[in-house]
Amino acid sequence: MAINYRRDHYCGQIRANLAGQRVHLSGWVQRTRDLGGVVFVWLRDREGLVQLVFDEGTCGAECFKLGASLRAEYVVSVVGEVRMRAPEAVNAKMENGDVEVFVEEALLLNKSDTPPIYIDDNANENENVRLKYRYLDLRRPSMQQAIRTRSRVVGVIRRFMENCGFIEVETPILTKSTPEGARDFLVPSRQHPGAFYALPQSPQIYKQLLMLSGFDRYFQIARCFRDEDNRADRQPEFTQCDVEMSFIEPADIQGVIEGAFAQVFREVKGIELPLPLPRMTWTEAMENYGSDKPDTRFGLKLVDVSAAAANCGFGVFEDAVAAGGTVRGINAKGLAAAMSRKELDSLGEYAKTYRARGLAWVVLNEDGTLRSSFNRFLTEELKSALFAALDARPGDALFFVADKKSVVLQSLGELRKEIARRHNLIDCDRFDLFWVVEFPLLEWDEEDGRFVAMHHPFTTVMDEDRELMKTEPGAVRAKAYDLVLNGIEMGSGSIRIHRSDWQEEMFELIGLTPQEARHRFGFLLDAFRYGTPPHGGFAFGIDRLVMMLLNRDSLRDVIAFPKAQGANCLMMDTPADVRDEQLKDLHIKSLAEKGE
RNA sequence: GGCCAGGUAGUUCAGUUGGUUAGAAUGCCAGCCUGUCACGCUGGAGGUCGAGGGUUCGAGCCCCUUCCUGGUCGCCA
Repeated sequence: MAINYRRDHYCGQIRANLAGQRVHLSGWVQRTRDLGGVVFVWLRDREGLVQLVFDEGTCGAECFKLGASLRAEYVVSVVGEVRMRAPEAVNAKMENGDVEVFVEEALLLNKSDTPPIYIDDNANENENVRLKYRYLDLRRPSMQQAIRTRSRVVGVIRRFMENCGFIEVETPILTKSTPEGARDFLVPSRQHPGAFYALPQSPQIYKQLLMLSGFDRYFQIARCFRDEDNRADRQPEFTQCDVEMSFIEPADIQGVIEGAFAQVFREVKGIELPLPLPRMTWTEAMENYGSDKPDTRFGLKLVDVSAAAANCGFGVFEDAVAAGGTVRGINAKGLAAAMSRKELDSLGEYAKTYRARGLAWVVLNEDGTLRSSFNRFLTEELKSALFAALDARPGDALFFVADKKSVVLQSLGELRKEIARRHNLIDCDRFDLFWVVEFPLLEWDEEDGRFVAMHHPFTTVMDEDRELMKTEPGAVRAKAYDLVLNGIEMGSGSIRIHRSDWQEEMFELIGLTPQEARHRFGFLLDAFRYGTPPHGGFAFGIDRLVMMLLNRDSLRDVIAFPKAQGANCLMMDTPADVRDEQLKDLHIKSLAEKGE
């Protein structure tokens, strides 16, 4: 009698409570153990494994032969009886290792070539092999978990936002290139020779226009694109939850966003976040942690020792202060014994990757003796000043960088993270989620010799700093805020400019000529003239949030079909050539025509 | 664009000072095996040492070029 493949249970659901019942399962063969007279097969589906038993006395000769012929990743459907295993045959390592299914009928649905990777979380294949065979890699339980968690996270967010009265609106993927910010992916137009669409870096302008249109509360699970180099935590296309609200101050949107995060942590991790989340000013973050996205799960705070370093006799320190720079230090408490010469040198090399010219160090051995990279210059006076500033005790190791402020903050900020990683100072079970607020409106671009918008050019200033716009633009703070989780930027937002005169003032400050501004954003400036409400918003990365929730190191682990470092897809081999006719349609000369 | 690490069997890796026929484990194939669970036992097949060039009597190993992968700096409003 032939069976079909329409199962009535998932393999992973087979438990002792089903003992004695007849079940119909369909799935993939995980592993077979052929003992000659009996064949054991692990069958897998998305809910897990179960052991099948092919016994000739139960299933008959033909079915037994089929069982013996099964190989890894064959697709098979079976009908059988769930039975309790004998006590000595229980597999304690298996969630349902106390039961098994005695096969009565079996149907081979499909064979499989020998898979290039073994479907198991303990398997250790190179990532490029995994990415090439992504459809197999996704069969691994941890990948299934990641993709399903992602689906849950998005579901929680959608429900939460809808309950808060937000309206989801889809905005175009084919849009317009923007002059500031990341490089755009461009799409050539067939109907308009020489003109290009751009894929959106974010739906920024659309969502502002939706506020103008009176939707009041908008959100979107939005795909965004940036043509920049990848990192473990950066992909060329990614998904963000994009939000915008009208008639609000920063606290209003922050309240919504942290509510959404709290709901996600509650439902997905069973963790209650303390609301409202802590706030830290941008200045505090930079001064204490050397970063606008500090990891606060450990100490090692930066301390300004410029006062002690000026005129101390150590040229490196003196010169930095004299040149308008700074000297800062961190105290690696209790790590003196761990600081071998090799470790110290390697930390110095690490600091240099962040453009620090060198790393000065003082190690206070437990026995009261000292080791230092600048022993010769370490006068009693300098010593006591530095030790007091850093609260140094025997057993501590002190590190200093002297340079211009931006270099000192970045290199020491990265060094404190590296020391924490190397010496296990990070509590991996902790989720430090908080707001960084009061970002500067502008930052000085050395290369172009002009101010650029730190967040984006639609960001409004803090009311109390508006007067500074004319006199000291570099000191103006914006109504801009980031959400930071364990040292990773989860998202950022701001209150926008809603008056065209303020917007024009902003464009002028960042050196965008009225003509250029009109060319790029003319429609926006026009729109602003028709009654724009005060509004603001936020956007946070879904991929990064899921990565953090699952404690994964790479975005590739939480994206079903990610791109490799070169923004290429190893599975489909994208980007790829197109036919010459396609290029012709798009008014693009083929490489062959150009003689290359 | 820069720096670092890597590329050897389907997979994960080893490969000494440049020296015979490039190895191991696992997987795969065949045979045996009725309670295995990373089953076991016996046997077997499986290699463009990323690619190209050079040095050498001789190159997996040394040199040059190049491609690919990862990490990272720049970059990422």
